[in-house]
Amino acid sequence: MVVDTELTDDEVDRIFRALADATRRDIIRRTLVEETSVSELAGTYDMSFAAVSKHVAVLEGAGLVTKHPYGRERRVRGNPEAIRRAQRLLDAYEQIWRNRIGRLDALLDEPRSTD
Amino acid sequence: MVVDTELTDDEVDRIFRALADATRRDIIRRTLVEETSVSELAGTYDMSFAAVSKHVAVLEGAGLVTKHPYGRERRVRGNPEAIRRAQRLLDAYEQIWRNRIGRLDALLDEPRSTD
DNA sequence: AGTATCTACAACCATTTGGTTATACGTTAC
DNA sequence: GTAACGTATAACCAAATGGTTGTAGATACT
Repeated sequence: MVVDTELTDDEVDRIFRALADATRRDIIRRTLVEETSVSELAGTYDMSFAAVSKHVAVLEGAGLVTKHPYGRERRVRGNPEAIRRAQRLLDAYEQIWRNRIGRLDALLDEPRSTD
Repeated sequence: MVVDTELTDDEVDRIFRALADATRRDIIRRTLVEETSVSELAGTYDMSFAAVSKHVAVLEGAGLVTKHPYGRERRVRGNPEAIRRAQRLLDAYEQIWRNRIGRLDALLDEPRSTD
């Protein structure tokens, strides 16, 4: 079952942009390991709670994390499916490269396993 | 031979940031297929040559493309190695997730192949 | 009820980004 | 030599980003 994640340019923009910040990448790491409240996250970074809250919002907007109310907390959970989606995006470039190699081989009339 | 691409936060920032723009992603695609001069690239986007030149500079700064002088042209070439480096970055998150699963299994005292 | 905690959000600010036009320089063509 | 082409870069501008403080709403604690 190929889900065919047809992502818009805007969605892809958001995913990579969200990944382009060390604090946000750290939040992803931590929340992939275990669900963590926003204030718990904020406690370990050298910036205001509001700043961390914004980072979480950026990650949420990109689908890289989800938030789950738990009492007065909002627990943040890393979304491995979104990570895989990003991986597939990069795989596409890798594939373009491999296809190119295949085409060059064809030009050189030098048959080779194309997998 | 594991090269152990020890990337700094800044370098990782630049890579994902460079990927967070549709025009730049298109330039990567095109230059992975074949080396292309900056003006040739610029000809197909609805923006000035200078804007495209800047996009190429951003990609170059992230290591995603390289430029090669050829007469008065600068030919842009996609760098598949940098793409793979980005893939490895995402793989690391995937791995964190998989490790988590392993740990949960351990908690549940439900042994399973840990690869 | 009253207080402390967790969160969201607005307003603000400095810096960066993504675009523009204009200028300058090296290379090719005539 | 001069004109045309390919490129880089500076100066400029609007919008987005990443931070701040302050305010206010829910929820939990006593």
